[in-house]
Amino acid sequence: MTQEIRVRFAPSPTGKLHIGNARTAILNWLFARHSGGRLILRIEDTDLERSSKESEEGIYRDLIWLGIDWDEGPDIGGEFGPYRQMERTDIYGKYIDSLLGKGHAYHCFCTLEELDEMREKAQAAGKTDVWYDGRHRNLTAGEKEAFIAQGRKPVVRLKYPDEDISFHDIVKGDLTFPAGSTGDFVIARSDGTPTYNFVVVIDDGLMKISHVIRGDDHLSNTPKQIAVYRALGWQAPQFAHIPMILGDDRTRLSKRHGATSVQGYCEAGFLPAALINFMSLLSWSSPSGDEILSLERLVEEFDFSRVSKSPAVFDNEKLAWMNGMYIRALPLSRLTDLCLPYLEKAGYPLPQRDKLEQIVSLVQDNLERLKDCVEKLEFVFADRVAPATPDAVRMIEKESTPKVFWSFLRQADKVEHLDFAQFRKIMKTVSNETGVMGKDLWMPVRVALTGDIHGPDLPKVVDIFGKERCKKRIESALHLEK
RNA sequence: GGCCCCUUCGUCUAGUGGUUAGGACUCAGGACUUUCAUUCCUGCAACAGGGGUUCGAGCCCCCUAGGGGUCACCA
Repeated sequence: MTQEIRVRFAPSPTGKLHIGNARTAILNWLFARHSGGRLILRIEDTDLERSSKESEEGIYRDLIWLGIDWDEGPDIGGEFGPYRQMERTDIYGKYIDSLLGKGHAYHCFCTLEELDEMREKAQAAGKTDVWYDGRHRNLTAGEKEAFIAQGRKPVVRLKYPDEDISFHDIVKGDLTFPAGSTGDFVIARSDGTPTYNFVVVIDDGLMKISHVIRGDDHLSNTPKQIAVYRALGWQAPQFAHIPMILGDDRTRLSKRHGATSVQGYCEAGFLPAALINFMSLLSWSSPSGDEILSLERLVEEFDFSRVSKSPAVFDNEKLAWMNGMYIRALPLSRLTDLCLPYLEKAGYPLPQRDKLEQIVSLVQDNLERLKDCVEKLEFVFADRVAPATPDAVRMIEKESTPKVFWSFLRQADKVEHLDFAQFRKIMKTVSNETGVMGKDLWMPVRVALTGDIHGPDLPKVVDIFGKERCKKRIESALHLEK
């Protein structure tokens, strides 16, 4: 019997989509697409305080940007909706009542103060795991009424079984959580709203999720959820707990580690394909050993048997390298499209399209992030440039530099257009005329034209600038010299 | 602290009892080039420690250490 493969990504709309969550989404997506299953997007918005519509929309936007699509979700509906938890409250209520009726759950009237006291007492006694003593497990009708009369509002607790709970995790293997390490936990708050460990089971169960793929920070929640499945009489899905992504300091990646939102990476000019490629290589590897992998290959090759059990540090340097590889592989027109918004935002006066593409081509093999094009191309759009570094100043101040410049200007005047080929010819003539060659010849010209001793191929730059602009910059450099 | 998970170069990883422990990023050096970058080549660099099992352990078992996670009327 082959069960339909259904996986889900279930973020809370409480902020920007985090890179760690995105990784979970990616693995779910890869698994779904690889196995011909379906990906369900579910919005876990039961935290009224922190949830927002903007966050929800941001999640859609970021997933779409990454290239992750889903088959069922709040925005597109589906057979097992609704897909927003706040729209499912009556469903949860029904199952709470059912569990209560069957005696798998019970009302607990303890106050927060009583709970604190209980916790302290347990701790003092050296009992640091289960502290709730189950005192309201078997209340009589009379006792209940007395509490209600006091105005106390009960929570609902699940009767956690007094037995080991074992399950097989697809990535971690066989796991056992010993009896006594978990107590009766709350499945519905005193205001009647259900808690996470309960709704996640109801939703996954009702939505017929076959594989729960999530971060291994959920590992210790799993026995609680299995207890709910059992109380309900439902079969639990398969679990695949993927290792966390860590920051440089080897703690779980979070806001503390800088820009960790998908949006942040988007804005910095990382390409979605590079990001997906890089993140799928965190705790997974291709059997081929290759690292630059297209989306198609990723989908084709992804398999949990090659997912490692240990956490991975997010290496921004390697991501940058990989992004550079993707940028270099882009057709020039596409790269130009992608750089355009950054250049516009910088306020640069942009030329015609073909010219712009030529300009972008100057830095194609030099970019790690799209946003870097702003800085690297500044000299092209600036009115004038000045030597940017001490080394650059030194080249301009070389004794031989003025005669190189003067010679260059004379030669430039002899030609109609200063293009790639003409420039090379002129430089040769300048060299012959002045006796200056090599770095002493090229560097001053480079600095005069671009302001720096490093940069794109000079003939290409000259080709873009044209004769008048080159002359102007050389002349300006001469003034600056004396 | 209890419980759970994890442990191969600085980082990401390959490896499933016999390998000079391989690749990638970073770094260093070299080639190409008028510079930088790209590209190519070379190099540095790892099996956490200790016990077993075995003719033989990175791979199997145990212990220790270290790291991470989780213990809410958050998700």
